[in-house]
Amino acid sequence: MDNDVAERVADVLKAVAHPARLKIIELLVPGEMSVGGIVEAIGEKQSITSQQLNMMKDKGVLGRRRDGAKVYYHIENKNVIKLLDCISDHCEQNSKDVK
Amino acid sequence: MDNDVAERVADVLKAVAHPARLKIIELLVPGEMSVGGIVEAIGEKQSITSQQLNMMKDKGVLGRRRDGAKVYYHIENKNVIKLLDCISDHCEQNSKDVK
DNA sequence: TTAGCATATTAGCATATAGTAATATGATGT
DNA sequence: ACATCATATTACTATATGCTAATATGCTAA
Repeated sequence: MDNDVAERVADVLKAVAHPARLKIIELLVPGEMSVGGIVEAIGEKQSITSQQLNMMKDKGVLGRRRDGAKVYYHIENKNVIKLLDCISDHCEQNSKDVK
Repeated sequence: MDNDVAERVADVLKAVAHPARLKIIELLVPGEMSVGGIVEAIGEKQSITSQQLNMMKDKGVLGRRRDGAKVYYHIENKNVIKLLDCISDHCEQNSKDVK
């Protein structure tokens, strides 16, 4: 793995490596969702959720679409879905021996 | 995904989300390696490499074994290997359209 | 026990990230 | 044009992270 690749990969991983952001991604796997819907679903403040959505959009993880007053976010980088699958497997395997 | 799980997963991802640490993990996929070997292979300073190895050990990603004066690190959480596979696929797919 | 190699730890600084509260922008309906 | 809802942005604080340089520890061989 050369330097450039390592940095890009690390960037995507950093974009995802946060509890609330993981939940957001999980929410969006089935399809797009409005900011309001996301805020309600994960129970975080509007402001911080918006910041995180924007951050993930900047890093290419999410995309968005405006429809009237609402803005809908979706997963743009489909690889994070695969990543989430790996992680879910991990959790199932390890759900017993959590420290 | 409940809160506890999200936090543990985010923790593992954060442990991995760094260029040098990704390279270290890649190095260790075939098997264990001494600190000196790792330092030489990734071309980082001894001190920082040691810090990162310890950090990943603390988070359960790596394990270590002392043999005489040398210390050998290996991948303890095998799921990061799967994770790395996902990421590699990602890179192959996207190697053309990097911004 | 001393020298020297291998690794770990510490203190300190610079920068990044997470979060809060307040405010701004943008769209809709009246 | 105005009120209101939906979302974004900003300024700010607190904490975490990444790194450096220096020093400490652990092991081995003489």
